[in-house]
Amino acid sequence: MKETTTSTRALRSDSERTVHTILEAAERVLSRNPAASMEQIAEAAGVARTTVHRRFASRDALVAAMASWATRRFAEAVDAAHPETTPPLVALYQITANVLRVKIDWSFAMSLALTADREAAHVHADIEERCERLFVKAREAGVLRADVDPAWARRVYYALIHEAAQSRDADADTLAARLVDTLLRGVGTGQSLT
Amino acid sequence: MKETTTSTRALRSDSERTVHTILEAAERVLSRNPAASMEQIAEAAGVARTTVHRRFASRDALVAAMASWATRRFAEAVDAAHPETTPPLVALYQITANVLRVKIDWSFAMSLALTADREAAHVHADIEERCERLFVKAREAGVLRADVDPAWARRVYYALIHEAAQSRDADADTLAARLVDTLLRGVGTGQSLT
DNA sequence: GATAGTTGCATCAATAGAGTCGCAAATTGT
DNA sequence: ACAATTTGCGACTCTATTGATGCAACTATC
Repeated sequence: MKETTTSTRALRSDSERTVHTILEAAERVLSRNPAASMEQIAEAAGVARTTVHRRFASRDALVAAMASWATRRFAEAVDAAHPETTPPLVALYQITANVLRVKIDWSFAMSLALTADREAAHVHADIEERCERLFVKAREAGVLRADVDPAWARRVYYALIHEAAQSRDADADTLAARLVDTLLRGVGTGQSLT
Repeated sequence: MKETTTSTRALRSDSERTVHTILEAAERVLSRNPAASMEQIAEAAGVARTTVHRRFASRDALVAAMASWATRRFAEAVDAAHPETTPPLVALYQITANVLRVKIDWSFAMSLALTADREAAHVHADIEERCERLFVKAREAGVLRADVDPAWARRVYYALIHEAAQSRDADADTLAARLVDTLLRGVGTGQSLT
């Protein structure tokens, strides 16, 4: 399966570049209109529709490839923060910044997690679990309030990630700092309803 | 245009009931799969596909009707809280609870705001503006932190509304209480990164 | 029971999109 | 310059979906 000559390697590298161009175009088009046609995706990628069909056997295959690609980047983003060994607050910040970097460019593809195949679903479940462990650690370290439902806290965190990824009014680090600050302290002055 | 006999009134009332049944079914089906066919919607509504086409000239017309319906309910939910005259914190809680009640049942239809017609877009812009005024009032009253970007605060609020509407693990009032508490105080113990 | 309105069903045409194929032209490495 | 590969283009089939229509059956009201 591996290339044996430099020629083959160069050509394969070109192919992969085309594939990546199509994936990026698909992300751009489908994030605006999930029902867009292959024609529109091909046009955005600057290639003919037939070329897209040559690279991806079907529409589903293309979408699956997007999910797979985004999932890989997602897992890398979490791994890079070493959430198991880093202090919880630092890990939270690092993960946030890294994930935002991915999600800003692959928003649609990342929303495919639920629809994705067994492979990708497993990776997502794994990440979910690591996030859960991180939140438990943070709670035990006194970073998170003990009177807040952990599941809700994580949901809030995901919602803020999603929101921050939409508002591209700053770089990932700035967004992450603001996000974590909001997550932990809220936007109020400390008064409570209850 | 108005009915003149009791007979006509009764029949029209039946028609409107059918229309409403279809709208509800469309919400249920399209929230799971935005690309669902008219056939699937009709089946979910328990009517023939032709009946749906009799009530709504086209697919777009059906979707527009959903957007219009949800927009009306949305506006009512905000109005009922009297955000202009009620103290900010109370208004915030009331609006949250009312909007959640609508959004839990009309999640898909409410996401159509951006795609909707001029009419609906105007109503949404109006609500947006009233929300902005409410947040300004809340800030001036010392409820909201002055060092937080107001636009970001509102975005966070919308994100939490969206998230809370997805998690149907409690009634609207409970969700609203938790949401506002999280919005104002966050999920942390008060430590800051900076 | 007569009537007006609504619905279900079968069927039709029109359309858009997915997927396939062959061939000429362009690209790229050697 | 040559060979391998990829691409664009045009044409094609096939299928799903939309939207329209005529007719018989049903329902509620009078």
